[in-house]
Order: sequence, then structure tokens, then C-alpha cells
Amino acid sequence: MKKHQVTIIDIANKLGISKSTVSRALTDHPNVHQQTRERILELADELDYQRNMFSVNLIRKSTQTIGIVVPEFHRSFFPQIIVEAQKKAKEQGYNLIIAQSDENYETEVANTKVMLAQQVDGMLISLTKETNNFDHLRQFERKGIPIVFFNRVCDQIAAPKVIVDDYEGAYAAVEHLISTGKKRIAHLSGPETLTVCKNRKAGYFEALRKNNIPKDEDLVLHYDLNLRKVEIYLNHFFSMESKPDALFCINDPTAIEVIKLVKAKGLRVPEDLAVIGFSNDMASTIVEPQLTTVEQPIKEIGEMAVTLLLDQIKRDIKDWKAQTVILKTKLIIRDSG
Amino acid sequence: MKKHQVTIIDIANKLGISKSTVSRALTDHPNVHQQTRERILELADELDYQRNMFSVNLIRKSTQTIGIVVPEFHRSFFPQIIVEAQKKAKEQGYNLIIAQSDENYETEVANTKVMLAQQVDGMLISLTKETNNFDHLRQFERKGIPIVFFNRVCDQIAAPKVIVDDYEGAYAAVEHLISTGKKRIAHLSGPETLTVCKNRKAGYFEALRKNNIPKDEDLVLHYDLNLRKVEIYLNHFFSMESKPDALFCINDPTAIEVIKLVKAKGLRVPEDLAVIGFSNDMASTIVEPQLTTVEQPIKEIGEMAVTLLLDQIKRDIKDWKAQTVILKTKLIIRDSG
DNA sequence: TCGTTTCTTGGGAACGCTCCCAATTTCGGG
DNA sequence: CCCGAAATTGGGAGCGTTCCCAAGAAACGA
Repeated sequence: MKKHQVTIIDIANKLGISKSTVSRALTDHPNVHQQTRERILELADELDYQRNMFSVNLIRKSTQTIGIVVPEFHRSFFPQIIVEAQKKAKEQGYNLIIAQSDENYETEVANTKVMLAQQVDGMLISLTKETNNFDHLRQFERKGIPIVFFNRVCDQIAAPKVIVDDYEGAYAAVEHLISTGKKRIAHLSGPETLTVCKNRKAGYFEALRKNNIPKDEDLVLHYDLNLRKVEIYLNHFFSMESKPDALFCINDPTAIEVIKLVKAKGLRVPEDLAVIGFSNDMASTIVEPQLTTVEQPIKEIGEMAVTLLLDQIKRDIKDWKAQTVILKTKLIIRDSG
Repeated sequence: MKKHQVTIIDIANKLGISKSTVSRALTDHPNVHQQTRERILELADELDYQRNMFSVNLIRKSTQTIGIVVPEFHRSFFPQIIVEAQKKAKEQGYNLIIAQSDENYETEVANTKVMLAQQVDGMLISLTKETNNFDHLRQFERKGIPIVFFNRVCDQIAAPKVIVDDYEGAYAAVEHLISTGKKRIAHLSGPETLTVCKNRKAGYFEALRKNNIPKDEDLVLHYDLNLRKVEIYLNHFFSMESKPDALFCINDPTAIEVIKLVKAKGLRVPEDLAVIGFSNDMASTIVEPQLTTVEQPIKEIGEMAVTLLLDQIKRDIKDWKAQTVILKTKLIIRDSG
């Protein structure tokens, strides 16, 4: 059963002084006699006093809290980013409220409402694969609560974005595939609507172009990131008269699934099909052969997102230019391609 | 820049009525004329009114929020539990605040302070491997804020616990190993202080005893869950004059690491060393051979923990008996053992 | 010694909301 | 048409803080 909360008035009464003085002592305000301060601090400690943040926030209108909304928790990617973001935020005296949307648009909307209700000072968000209506984010604009996008961004809202050079990363991956002698390189991409997917595809095409490999739209397939469907697409590739000899996948789980399926067919990776993923998830060193993949700088993404957000929160400049930070990726060559 | 927040007074003034009426309309109180209510709701919508939860909570002294503190985010285990807990909590009208402690005692203490500061109505917690001082949890007792432990529990605090039948799970795993003809079954456990580890070890011993396999303490090693150290312990096992032919590991990441190392030595799993893990992490179907492991009922754990917590929050009974819910595990036999 | 500056303290408004109580309006039955 | 009950509304206290302002105490130079 919840007990009566100890308030500064309780302390003031017990000490026979005013709540103002208690408040001052508790907030390290200079204008308190040293002796008084000590008595107050001591009693507060003894009574297990805990400042009621609601009343504080009610006055301050700032919660020293930022929110982070991520689309899913299945890959290690987002949890890892959260860990980094949390560290950085704490460093600056901010708490982090976490929510995950289960790749579901409605849940994302609900999550942003929670953030609003919790009166976060700002929000980091990475969109679900379904999100293509942004009204729930416009609320933040209207209320003047800063947002920073990361990873899954959106162009329709003017807010800073932290992304990775997907184009370059894909380019490097495909170029590597070419350098190992692969001639027919396919690409299994995610939902066409996602910017990440668009950019990786563009990098893929560019690498082919630069190396004078004719573009073949048939070699590019899009899917909804539901791993169970990978088999369908892989079978399609294998059923082509001129089969691909390499496959650049939109992310690591997809690549890993592909490797499993290829091996189940009795074929070899990378000899029969070279496979490259994207992100360097933890699982990528577990598959056999170990996955060649494009590493994303997790730590930097998390930290940068928080930094940009706090920048916005702290400064009061109105005509603020939304910047996009593009972080470098790194090709990690292992055994799958 | 943060804009002025729209308040019920703004609405009241614009409509020439009192804030009381506005408040009533906005909280679905019956005593408001239908017409008035409509005007208010309409204007509120138009002005993008958002109820200030601080003032509400300040009055209510309840936040409709529960916290969850987990030791880490590296395995898929905790993120998955969070997803389930969040669903269940939302179902009951509660928000979930998430924090992860990085397997670090100080961070855990800080996290619980955050929960206190956010005035959560209750907290779910799974302890770090380092935690053996529980003062930060006693605060919750003193303040009458309910706690529910899950997975990594603690006996020193009287609070409901949701755990899995580790003993049974381990027993089944080892028994299976024996049934496949393994004679010298080793166990690589985690920190001796963790109850989970104790129980799994007990199940391991019991399975051996029941099958008349002499107990050999040398076959049991404890480590700090830092995967880089797995190699040391595995080498130790291999250096024994009478090498083990099977290894029951404390969790899946450990088992997977073992499999990798065994294969790197040119040995075969399960022929040279059968390996079994615990938890059925996502990665367990990625390793080769696929990992035999003891599945934990993630969904049930998350849901049960929330249920027990809300039970406590809602009821006002003082002399409440702390119950421990033990969920069943399930041995999933794959190829590693 | 006194006036003036500097410390230290207390009082009270304010934050945005809910909720109790009293005032006002509406309405139906006699 | 009047009266009491029911419906609707307004006023104001209070939730636990912070912060401004003023008052009182102490200190200090002349």
C-alpha cells in the first residue's frame, strides 16, 4: 500500500521553518545558512524524502526527459542504439523513455502519444516499415517539441536526421562482390517506400554501372522484411534461366536466412551464391560461413541522434535549419561473399 | 521553440465558461450539457489541446505507469520480454518505462532512482549479475511501491517473483544428453550467486544422480558471462585427462560460442562434444549445428510479471503474501546435442 | 552609535488540473 | 403557476514545488 509521500512541508514543519528555505536547501540554492542546510539535508535523508517531479515539471515545463521510438526489437540493432543513446543522454542529465512499435503504424502513433503525454522535451524516432502518414509527427512540430529521425527517416518532416551512408555502403558491398569475380549480382531489398532501401538500391546500381555490368531490373526484388517470405524470393532467383551468383541483401537477418536456405538446397556459400548483408548484427559471426556485411556505426548513430536533439532542445533559435548527418559505414569482409 | 501549452483555461476563456466545466467535458464527467460538451471537445481538438499529465498526476498520485529494469539488451531474451510486458500493460491502461542496466550494479541503482523519480506505480526488475546489495530496492518497500522480480530474482526482498523451472529444464537437458549416450557431461555455469545458475546446476546434478553417473565437481565451471572468456574454460575442459563428451551451458550465447570454438579446433558437434544451451534465443537456429536448448516461455513471463504487478498495485491488502510463479520450460531438441 | 549593505528567511502566487460545494438554471408535476 | 428536484455551471481549495519579493537579522564601515 502506497504510503504518504514526504513533502518539503513535512520537513519544514518538523524543523519549524518555512518550505521556501527547505526548497532552497534541497536545490542547492546559495541563500541558505550552512547550519540550516545541514539540518534540512539530514532530516530529508532520514525521512527518505523524494522530490515530487510532477510539481517540479509542472513549473519548469521541462522534464529533462527524451523519448526514443524504434520500429522493432528483433534485430540487435535498435537495442544497441538505445543503449548508446541512453548513455549519452544520461551524461547530459536527461532520462530516456523507450518505446517500440512492433513494425506497426498504429502502435507507433500510440507511442508518440505516450511521449507527448509524458511531456518529453524531445524525441528520437525511427519509423516502422508501414508508416507513410506523418500527422502524428506534425503534432510535435506544432507544439514545438523537437524530433530527430534516425535510420528510418522521413523527408516530409523538417527535422534533423541521422543516417548512414547507405549508398556508399551498398556500393562498397557490390563492388567487393564484383572484385571477387561475381558477374550476376542480385539484390533482395525491403519495402520500396523506405529511404534506406532506396539508397542501398541506388548504391547497388551505381556499383554495377561503374563496372560496366548491365542493369537488370529482374535481379532486384523487394519484400516486406517478413523472414518467412525470403524463401519465395530466393526460389524465384534460382528459377531464373540465368541464375545470379551473388546476392546483396537489405539486412543481416535476410542474409542469414538466405544462407540457411542455400545450404538447405545443398548449395555452397559463397561458391554457388555469395551473400552480403547490412548492419553487422551480432548474429553475423554466428552463421556459417560468417557473413560479409556492411557495418553501421551504432555508437555514433545513437550518440549523434541524442546530440542533435539536445542541441535543438537547448537552443531557442526559431529559424533552425534541419541538418542531415550521414555517418560512414564499413565493409566487413568475412566468408560469405 | 516550445510553444505556449494550451490549457483548459484557454479553452474556458475562449468559450466564456468556467474551467470546471471544461475539465468535466474533457474527462467524460456526466454533469455537462451535451451541447456544451460538444463545443468544448471541438475547440479542444482545434487547438490541439493536450492534457498536462503532471498536474493530473500531482493530484492523482498515480501515474498509470510501470517501470521495467533489465540487466542487458544483448540477448534477444529481455527485449522480447519487454515487448510482451508492454502489450499486457497497455491492455490494462498502463504505460511502460524501460531501462537497461548494462550488467552494472551502479547503473541498476541509477535506473531504480529514475523509476522512483518518474513515480512509477510499480516496477518489474531483473537484476544484474553483480547485484548483491539490495538497499535500492528496499526504498520501494518503504514507499509502498510494489515490485515484481523476474528471471534474475532475489530472495532477500519479499516480493512476487516470476521464474522458470530452471531445475526441471536443466534436468531435462542433461537427461537428454544421457539418453543419447553421453557419459561425461560437463556444465559451464554463470556467476554462482545467481539463483538461476544455482537451480540449473542442481537440475544438472540431479539428472546425473538419477542416472547413476558419479558426481564430478571438476566438470562444473563458473564464469562471469563475458563471452570472451569461454575459450579459457573450454580449453580447460579439453585439457582434462578424461575429457567431457557433452557440455550443458548456462545460456545460448555461451553454447553458441562453445560451438564456434569447438569447430575452430577441427572437432565436431555433437560427436566430439554435444552442446546444449538455455533460453532458445533467436540465434540458436542460426548456428550450425542448430542448437539444442531449453526454451523459456517468454510471452508468459512478460505477461505474468505484469499481471502480478498490477494485482499488487490495484489491491490495497497490507498483509500480502509474496508468491513465486514458476513457469514450465520445454526442451527443444535440434542438432547440437 | 547609526545607516547601509549583505545574509537569511518567510509569505504567497503560480504551474494546470480535479473535485467538492454552492449557486444557478431547467423542468415536470401538482 | 409555483415549488422542489434534477441538471448544469461556477468558484475555489489543493496537489508539491519553485521563485519572486519583502521583511528581518547580522555585519560592517564611518
